[in-house]
Amino acid sequence: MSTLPFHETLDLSLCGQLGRVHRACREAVSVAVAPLGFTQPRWTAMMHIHHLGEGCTQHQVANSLGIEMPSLTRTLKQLEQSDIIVRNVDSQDKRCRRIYFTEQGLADLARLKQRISEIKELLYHGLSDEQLNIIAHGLVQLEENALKLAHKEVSL
Amino acid sequence: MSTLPFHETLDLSLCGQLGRVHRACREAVSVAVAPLGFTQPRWTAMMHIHHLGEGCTQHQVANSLGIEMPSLTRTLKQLEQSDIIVRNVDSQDKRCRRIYFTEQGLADLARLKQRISEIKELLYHGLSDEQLNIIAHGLVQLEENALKLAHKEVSL
DNA sequence: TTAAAATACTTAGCATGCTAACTAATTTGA
DNA sequence: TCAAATTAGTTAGCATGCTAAGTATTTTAA
Repeated sequence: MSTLPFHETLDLSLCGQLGRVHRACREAVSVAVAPLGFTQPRWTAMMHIHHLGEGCTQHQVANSLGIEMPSLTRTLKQLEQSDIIVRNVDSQDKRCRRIYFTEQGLADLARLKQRISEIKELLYHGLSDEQLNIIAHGLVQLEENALKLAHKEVSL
Repeated sequence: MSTLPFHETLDLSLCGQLGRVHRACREAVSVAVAPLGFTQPRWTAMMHIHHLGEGCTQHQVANSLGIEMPSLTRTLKQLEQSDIIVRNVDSQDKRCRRIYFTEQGLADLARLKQRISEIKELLYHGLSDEQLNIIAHGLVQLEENALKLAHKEVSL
């Protein structure tokens, strides 16, 4: 990495910098959970399904992840093929598919949560809670500004 | 956006959050420079070539951008086809191709720089220099941690 | 009440990152 | 000095985001 530190290239490459950090973090977690057979889109989907609670709809998961439906469809299909989740058509509203973990999926989820809590320590090493908080809020602000600029209004 | 703010989902979705902000920023800048006909990989490449100075090699640009050569090759080919740059084989070392802007490219670059300085204001609106600095350093730290975790050593 | 709009999801295909494996040119070192 | 290693760049093809456009179902409203 001969790249300049962020603050010196802020003008030049904010987009690229964010992309780099994103790819690095994704790669780090992917390596950590690879023994369990999960890629980043899969494990994040699993965590968000867990967070929303079983029986959530695909739409809810996409919203929670902040990605579009077609991106999610692909990932959920893979999770279903791997026997991690099932997607049952809702009997009330036949447009919706409600998501549940399989027995296998629940076991994998437990191991996943364990693994993630371990690497979180390492990923945030050297960053204080206060720093993390400032970064958190800063990124939210940045995202809002960007969405406004792109003429995509922010509800909320 | 019904997604939760960053600090509430830190445990869950750091990777996804960074990806979201990255995509939002990219989209914002892309919209802003679209009238000039540039996509994010193209305009960032142009800015880094400018920063490194004409006559730089592709390798240098890839390093500066923090992306791999094949990703850059595609983008530079597009810029060459659009008559923005030329890539001349170095007479000393025939493996290298040295990059120069065309007359057209220099004109586009000038307009690009103008446009970017305008939207930078809007993108960073509401963020103090100190906040930006903390974010900058935090992201560098995060990237280092992540690269270490992924067993890719940081040569700095 | 039923035609139009909205909603949940899918499919197809693009954009831009990546790795693996290749060519060609240069450098190294036995 | 010349075979092996390194370096710059390319090509092919994967991963994961996206939009556009389609289907099926539900809701709305004239």
